[in-house]
Amino acid sequence: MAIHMDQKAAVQNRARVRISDVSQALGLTKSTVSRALNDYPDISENTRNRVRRMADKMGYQPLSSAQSIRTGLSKSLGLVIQVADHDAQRPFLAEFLSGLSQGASALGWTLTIAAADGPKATLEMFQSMIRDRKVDGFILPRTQVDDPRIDLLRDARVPFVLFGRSPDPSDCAWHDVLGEDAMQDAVRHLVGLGHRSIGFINGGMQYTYGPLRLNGYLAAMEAAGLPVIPQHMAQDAVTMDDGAAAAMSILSTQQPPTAILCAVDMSALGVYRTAARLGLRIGSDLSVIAYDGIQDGAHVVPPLATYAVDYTTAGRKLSALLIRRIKGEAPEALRETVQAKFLNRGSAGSPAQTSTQMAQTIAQHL
Amino acid sequence: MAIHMDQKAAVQNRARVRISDVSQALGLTKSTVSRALNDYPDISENTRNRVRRMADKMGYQPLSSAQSIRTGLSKSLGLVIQVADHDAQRPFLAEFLSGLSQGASALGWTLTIAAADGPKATLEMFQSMIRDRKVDGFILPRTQVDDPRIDLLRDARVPFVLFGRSPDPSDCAWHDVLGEDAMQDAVRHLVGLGHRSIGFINGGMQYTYGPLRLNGYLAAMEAAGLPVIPQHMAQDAVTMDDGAAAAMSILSTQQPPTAILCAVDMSALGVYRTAARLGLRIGSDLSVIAYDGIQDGAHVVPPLATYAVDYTTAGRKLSALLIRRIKGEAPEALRETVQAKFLNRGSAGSPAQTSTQMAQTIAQHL
DNA sequence: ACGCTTGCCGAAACCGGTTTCGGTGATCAG
DNA sequence: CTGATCACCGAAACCGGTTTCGGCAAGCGT
Repeated sequence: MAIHMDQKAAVQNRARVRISDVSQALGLTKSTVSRALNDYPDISENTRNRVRRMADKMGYQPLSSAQSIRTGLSKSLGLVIQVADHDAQRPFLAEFLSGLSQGASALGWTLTIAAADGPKATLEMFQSMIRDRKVDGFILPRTQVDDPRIDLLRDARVPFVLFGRSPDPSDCAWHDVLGEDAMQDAVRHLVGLGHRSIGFINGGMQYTYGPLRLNGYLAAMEAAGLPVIPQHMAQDAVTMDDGAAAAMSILSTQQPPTAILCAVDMSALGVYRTAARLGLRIGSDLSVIAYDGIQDGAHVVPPLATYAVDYTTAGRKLSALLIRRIKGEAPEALRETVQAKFLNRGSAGSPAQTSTQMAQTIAQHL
Repeated sequence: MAIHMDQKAAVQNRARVRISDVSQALGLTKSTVSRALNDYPDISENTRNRVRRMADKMGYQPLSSAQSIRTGLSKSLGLVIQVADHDAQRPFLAEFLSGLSQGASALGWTLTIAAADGPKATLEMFQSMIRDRKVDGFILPRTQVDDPRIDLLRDARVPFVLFGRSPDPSDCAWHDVLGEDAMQDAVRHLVGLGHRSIGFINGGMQYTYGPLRLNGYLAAMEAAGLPVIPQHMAQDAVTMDDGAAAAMSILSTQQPPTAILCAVDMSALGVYRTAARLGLRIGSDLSVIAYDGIQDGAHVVPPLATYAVDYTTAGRKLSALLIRRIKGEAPEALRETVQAKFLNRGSAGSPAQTSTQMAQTIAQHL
């Protein structure tokens, strides 16, 4: 134990420079140094600069736990991931985390993550992290239309930022990708290729992206003068199995669509499976465009045309926004949206068969 | 700003109970309470129990940042993920994180994660996290044969725990899955199915699991009296593309093997692709067994037989081990290994063709 | 009966910062 | 020349814990 302490001390001495070291080196008191570094108005311009220079010359970095005890801020961002959601978020979790971490550490903050195995556990996790002052704010991925996390954080008055948008935007800052624009663009693209019948497999309707992407699809269909056929639509498909089932249902109608638009890449991969089973060649017999840009999409045959989201920069932006939010900026000033990037790949082509021909092919394989 | 502070205060008052609250309620001083809770020997059994009961009756939880400043411990575990490695670790990152988080928060600790975009950045990240006392120890995933992270942490005298084992075990605690046993078992299984020629696609040889799994394969081949054919082996295949290329090389030999054992699931998925291109049906013409147990393996056709690793419990164990290590237990006492679980699925069957017949089939498709 | 441990707890210093309060010297109006 | 104001900084309290030090009372041997 004694040895252990000595080792610790050795490491500390080698590395850390305290605020008192800086103040002594300048012949000032530590209170002056502290106020200088925190931009208090009663410190002269001159002194402030001297302190700044000396501080980073000596490599001074305030110990966040020491600051925390007085200020109540831990300089740490929180992320709670729901284990049950893994199927849907697994493909881009790594990029997202990486972006969040980059954005945080670039400004000297850290990222604290926790897992919870359901909505209730998630809320309890929020409570305890707030109570124990583990973090100063939260990133909320997968925003829901009616999101209990938002309610909780709102009346606990804890800063947060959404990856997604919210129907009730009060107190909400966010960074989001305009999925509805992508859906519109996809429909236009398919129409340009000659498709006149386009199905739509949506993702989870409890998430805010669900209704948005649906609206994008509907708007574009109307703008193109194409009829919206309920039998050609499905929703809540977020896994491969979901997508396969939805495709089966859509393609076994009397007049199957020549193209299917998917709100989520994973479900599109399910469409591939069903297409193979029904004897349809993706990209000619049946065109597919999806959304997300997961890695697997580049490896299937033919490669999946998709609207790619840059989850790394999304994470980076979210961290930056949250930090500004914590520092007191108004949420209204902290809302930004970006466009997904279309990756035009082999799964979207001109229709090779008429709908009637397709129906025959499909019937043979059932 | 004033409003902001008031809000903060309100939240704090509602929630937190300080050590002084506990001591007052008992008519003791806070120093006595502190020592009672930390098992100091100079506190009577009686008092200790009274304090304990009152503390958790009042829901007292010490503020870790306040403890940290005196003790130097932050009650936080660190994980640095390398962005470049994502391809290989993406499939189970979510489970792993979830396990780590569970193990940590079960004991009142938190998990701090950071991303780095290369080995050098990783080491720098370690340095800064140590210097700023962000964490008390690290979890090291993907242990390498010659791992610079171990060297750094070893002589910084910072506790760490490996997901994997190390050739130089001094100071090393670990939790690992016995991949070499899985490889042996797989070979035996294939032999039992009638295979006499079994190829092997290994993963990264710079990781400790690489040589281990290779040895497992070699040992089982020797035990079965089967010749080891260099042309039937490949290594450093961790992605689907790697696996596809390796399979192409192995299957285009004059006497291709009737089964291929893969050290990594992802590469096995690549084998599927190559098999399709060469006109081979997986599970009959060519059998495949792999290792990891990723989700995708259950969805391909036929489902991939694999040795599944439970990354969630691995994470949970690692957190628990690391905490014990931080508390001073000897590393030698903190080493545990478990077996992977065989999922016997359709990709492993009896050989339907002889090697010579296969070679003809393959030649036709080239 | 007297000192001497021993067990147990309170008082106070401490960790590394932040924040409040008060005091000094210079400046300026009268 | 004097008194008030202002810019600027030092002194000290504070945050919520931990750790050291010292003292008191009970128990012990002689």
